[in-house]
Amino acid sequence: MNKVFKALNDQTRREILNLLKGKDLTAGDIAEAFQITKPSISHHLDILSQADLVTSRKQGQFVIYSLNTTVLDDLMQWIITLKD
Amino acid sequence: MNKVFKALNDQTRREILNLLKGKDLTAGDIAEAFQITKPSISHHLDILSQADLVTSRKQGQFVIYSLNTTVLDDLMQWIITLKD
DNA sequence: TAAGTATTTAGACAAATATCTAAATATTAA
DNA sequence: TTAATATTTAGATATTTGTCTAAATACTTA
Repeated sequence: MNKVFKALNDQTRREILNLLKGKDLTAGDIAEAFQITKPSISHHLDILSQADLVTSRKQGQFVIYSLNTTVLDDLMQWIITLKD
Repeated sequence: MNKVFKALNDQTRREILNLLKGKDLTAGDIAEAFQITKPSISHHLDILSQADLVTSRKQGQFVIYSLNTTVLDDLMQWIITLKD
């Protein structure tokens, strides 16, 4: 869970997750949605991957990223446990 | 939400929230549960307060902290929105 | 194979952060 | 009012983090 909270503690990374809601995107597509450089986005994607919040697969020269909602379920459970 | 994610991005602060589950505690009580100094705990409590994850009231020379679950509901909603 | 496109890795740097000690503030009790 | 207890504030420091540029890697196509 540590890596999940760390990954979520950044506005850009949270926006990346929102971008991936419903549709998968290449690293390049994601990078174009922001003003920061591609290496920076790549780094953010790495942190999201480490937290297992996104998964990636290589398709030719592209890397396609997807949202992984499994970890979000874990996070929900963490909150519920804290609440009661 | 930024302050919420920031506040949750620390193991000690997450443990403080767990300690406050069900029962209110003074700053001193909370500090005793950890190996770090009282000023450090005080700082963590400040960050949790800023995120509105805890509330505090003064009772004599003590400051009593409580968990505020309202923000946790907001966080749940954020996750749900991301999921569908 | 050489050139072009997509992405990541490496290294540097400024800003943010968690921690500490020392001091200040607030409250209670002698 | 003085002493003791509870908590916070201030200031310092080492570590982490987000960003950048330059270079490396991977794949496609001419």
